[in-house]
Amino acid sequence: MEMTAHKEDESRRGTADECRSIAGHLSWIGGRWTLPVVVTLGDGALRFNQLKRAVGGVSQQMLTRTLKDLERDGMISRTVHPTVPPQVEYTLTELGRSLARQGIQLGSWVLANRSAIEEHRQGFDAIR
Amino acid sequence: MEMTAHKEDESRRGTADECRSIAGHLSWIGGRWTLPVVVTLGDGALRFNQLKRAVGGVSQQMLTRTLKDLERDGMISRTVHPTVPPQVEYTLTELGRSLARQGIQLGSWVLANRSAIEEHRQGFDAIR
DNA sequence: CGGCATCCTAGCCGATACTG
DNA sequence: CAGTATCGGCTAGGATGCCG
Repeated sequence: MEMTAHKEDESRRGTADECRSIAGHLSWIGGRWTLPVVVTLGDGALRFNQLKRAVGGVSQQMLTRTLKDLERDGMISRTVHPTVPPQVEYTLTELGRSLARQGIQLGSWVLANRSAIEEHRQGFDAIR
Repeated sequence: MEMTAHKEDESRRGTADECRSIAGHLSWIGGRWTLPVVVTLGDGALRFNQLKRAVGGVSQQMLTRTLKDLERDGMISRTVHPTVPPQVEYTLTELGRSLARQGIQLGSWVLANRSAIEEHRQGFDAIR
């Protein structure tokens, strides 16, 4: 496949090839609450409503979904304490902690550059 | 607001606070083609259709949109060569290059961990 | 308290056709 | 070649209500 290759296109792949194939997983990370939740849990275990308050702005529905997906992917572990009232604790797994590190890094980048982005955006909108 | 604070919740913020506020920008990065395009351009300038082929699987509509957004945010610069037929070259700005580096890093992480994720996912699905 | 089920909306994203 | 315009599907995400 793709043997029709114009050399000018073919000769310049590299990192692109890798990143293209993982686009699916990337959009997963881009989920509205995935990184906020993971990073929040990076500070330590939390119960459901604690987590909800700590993240801020998330509906309980979305928090439930996000947590379930994260558990499914092995990022967090869920511990039920059979007390009254019931308590459920969420903790990051080792895999989750490594994701949290990535999230913080990405967050730092956005934080460092968002003013620049905002500027460009306004300059662009002014013209258009 | 929020002066009702239970101390157990309040005392454990840190990195979370930062990341919460940038959730919006994060979902922007999570756009289906944002990172693939940026990373692809990381290897050098490309014209529209070259870029389309290099990224692979992107419709020209989505490429146009993604490029416009990226230009708006100051990640790429657009150069029109008034030739026949017209040629338009896209290049990363300095800001864009720094984003590309982030993208590659994130991509590497996914690449390194996706097998682990897949495993957990199957184990989880088996039980449920 | 924690969490599912249901309904609903906004926007992302894609395929197609048309313009300069 | 490099777009714009239009249509429509899909689904992420939010509001609400009920259950254990």
